[in-house]
Amino acid sequence: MSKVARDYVASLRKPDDAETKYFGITELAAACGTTARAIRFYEDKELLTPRRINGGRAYTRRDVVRLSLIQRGKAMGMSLAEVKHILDLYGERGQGKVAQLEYILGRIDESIGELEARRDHIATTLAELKIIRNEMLADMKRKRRKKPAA
Amino acid sequence: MSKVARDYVASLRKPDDAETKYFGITELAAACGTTARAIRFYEDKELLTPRRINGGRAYTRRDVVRLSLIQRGKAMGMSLAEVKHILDLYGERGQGKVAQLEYILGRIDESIGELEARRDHIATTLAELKIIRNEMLADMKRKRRKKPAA
DNA sequence: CCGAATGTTGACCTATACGTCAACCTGACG
DNA sequence: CGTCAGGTTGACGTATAGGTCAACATTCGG
Repeated sequence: MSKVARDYVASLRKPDDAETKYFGITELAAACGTTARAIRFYEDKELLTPRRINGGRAYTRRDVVRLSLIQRGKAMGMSLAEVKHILDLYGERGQGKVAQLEYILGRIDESIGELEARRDHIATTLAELKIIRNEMLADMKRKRRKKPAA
Repeated sequence: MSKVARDYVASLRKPDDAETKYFGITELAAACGTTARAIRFYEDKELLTPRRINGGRAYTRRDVVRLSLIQRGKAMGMSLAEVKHILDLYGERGQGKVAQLEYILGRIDESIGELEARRDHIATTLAELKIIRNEMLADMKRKRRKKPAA
């Protein structure tokens, strides 16, 4: 498992205590290379749910990794709704009854299926582009042989 | 190379002749499982440029595969602008001077890089989800052993 | 106590990717 | 000749993913 996801899953097991360091929205934005506006937007869509201290949002390391997972999802071409799905899958595990676990398992299998389809599409297109690339390289060699100083 | 892309690249070599069968926007939409509105929208964004017959749009097999490529791009999480990029790469090859070929080659390499990054993100997330899946299956087995009739 | 920093909500603006609807044209059929 | 399927453009509406700006609260340093 990647560091970010491992950290996140681990952080779910230990609740926040007095030792927990909280930080503001600007710091979180800087840490993850995004903007405060985007972070508030994600909260609006329930992808992040920080505590409130004096009316201000208070984030922890948990939120850093969660936000990183959001960004990875976006890099995969997922919508925020899809990312929320995946995050819920990370979060809900471990504490359910068997029926709940079976439901979540079904959703995980769905997500896996969709991601595999997406991955296969990408693999196909990548292979095609690489073939085109090689054909072009061959063309260029041929042309350069024909008129080397043109 | 996939059938759809192979067909498209092949179709680029032979121009439309009198034998070419044209068909309307509704047929194209049905053939590709999309809507006429979407197809007109793609034309607006210059992803499709059908001939006009009596004011109406006339499509060929070339457009069918091109539209299929558009849909595959979307399934990969690409924007229409990105898809247009890829389609241009399919289309522009073979007829350029060396300098043009080098430019196009650069763009192909960019696209390949982006797609590889996206593929790697997906691979990582897939691996994580599969681990979670297996942990959950193990949990469920354990719970069922503890209270089999609950 | 004042101001700068940091934060808040709310409202409005933007681009993308279409759906929906209106009003119109146009060729084929009876 | 009417009309009906099939097509056209244009205008407006919708959801997503934010950016931008205004107006206001809070807290810290001097």
